[in-house]
Amino acid sequence: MAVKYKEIADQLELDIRDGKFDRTKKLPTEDELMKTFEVSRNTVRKAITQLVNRGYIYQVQGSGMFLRDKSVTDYINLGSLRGLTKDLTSKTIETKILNLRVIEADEEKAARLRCQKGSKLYFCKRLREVDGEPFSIEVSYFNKEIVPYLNEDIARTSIYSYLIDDLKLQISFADKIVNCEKIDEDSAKLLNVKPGDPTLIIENTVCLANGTVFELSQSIFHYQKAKILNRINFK
Amino acid sequence: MAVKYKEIADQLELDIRDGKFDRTKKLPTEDELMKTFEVSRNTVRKAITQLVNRGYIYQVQGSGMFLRDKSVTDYINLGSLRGLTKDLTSKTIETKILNLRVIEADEEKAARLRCQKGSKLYFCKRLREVDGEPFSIEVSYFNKEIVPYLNEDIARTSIYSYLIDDLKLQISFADKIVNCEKIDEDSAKLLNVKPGDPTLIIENTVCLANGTVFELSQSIFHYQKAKILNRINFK
DNA sequence: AAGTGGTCTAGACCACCGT
DNA sequence: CGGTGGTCTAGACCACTTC
Repeated sequence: MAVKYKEIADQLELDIRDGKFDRTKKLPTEDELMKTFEVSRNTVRKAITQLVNRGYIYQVQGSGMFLRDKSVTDYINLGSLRGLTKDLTSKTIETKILNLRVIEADEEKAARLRCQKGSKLYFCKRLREVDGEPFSIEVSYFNKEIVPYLNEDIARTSIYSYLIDDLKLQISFADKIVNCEKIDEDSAKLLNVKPGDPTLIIENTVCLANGTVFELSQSIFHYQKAKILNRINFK
Repeated sequence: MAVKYKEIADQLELDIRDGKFDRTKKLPTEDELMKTFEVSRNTVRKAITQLVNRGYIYQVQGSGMFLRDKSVTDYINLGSLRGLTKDLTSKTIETKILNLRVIEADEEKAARLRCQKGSKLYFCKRLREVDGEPFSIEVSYFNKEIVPYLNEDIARTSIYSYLIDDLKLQISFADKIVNCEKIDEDSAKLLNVKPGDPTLIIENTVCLANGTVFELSQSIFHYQKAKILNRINFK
């Protein structure tokens, strides 16, 4: 990491998740944190801002920094990219690869991925099962220029861990579009619902730190099993 | 406003929306902004952070600050509290009050609003129409301790403008839960869809700067007309 | 009045991008 | 290499809460 404010934020996140501040529902003051971590006030405040943005705490001028109510687990977190494995911690998750191959970008994909028509893309279709029952179908397209290699092993465990930890990609921002439709026949079969039942859909366009689009994805969720949580801050 | 970094952020937001940087898709450098606004670098950077969080720009170290692709209009913005009127700018929006009265909190509402059972609440049920067609049903509960007065006029135009501009409430953070269900018969009639059709649902718990919960709401959307957009950043 | 967070400044040095 | 953003420090003053 090597960046102080992130290290401090990560440490405090662990402490919060450990319940270290549950008794008081309050964090140490900025002054105390400055002493504990031996950094300047600005650095403490930058760390704190991370925790606010991650949805853990809120600040009250003149009073202190307080824990937000714990979010119920088992919600899909729209504000993170950590994936199902990290969101649904109390569940067992299995992934089945339905399809994984290299394709060429058609006009529509090329436009959305901002690459040339005919560029090589990884196409990956997966079925995610939670506690042994079908939960979602995820279809992803990766620009092969940026993700030069992918295999079933990686796709079965965690593509994102591979991208971040192994390929060292710096994921920076994303557009997520959520809506809801009647499910088609094929997807219904896979998710074990009736054709025409509702389905929750998230479309995702993900960019690297330099602004390049590197992934498009569409996730189709079982409407009775999936709930999305989004924690937001204004200021 | 009286706060420099917010004023700068607001000014730059206007400039961006005006297309002032469309030619280059790039913002002035931090140095230039420091000179333009006559503030320190930290203040410029704080303003910039606002624009990043609002989803307008991304920063590339060593290179500059760039515009993100314009988000399609007519999406519901999950990351703002500005309400339909501000999200669907190209549409005409009408609001019909289905019900507005003071009720007493039952056990469940009291728990969720963190108030006493029996506390007075404003209950408000509205039908929102976009371009003359039913779009959503919004049911809200406001703690009357915090929102002491509400009438049909206010509920028909914008409750949030009233809360922020008139009551000077400082809204600080919110939990939003999104899911999708089969619509019930009553709602189906109002939204002009068939019972059992899909419907997109957002449940919202909104808190003030001091941490108090002051609103619960549930919005039920027409599944073919509503799309939610969420722009997120990692760093 | 004391405690605590919010804003702002000035300056230093580092890391990355492009030429 | 120069230009540009990223991190960090030290210190001042303000605004709000709590007692």
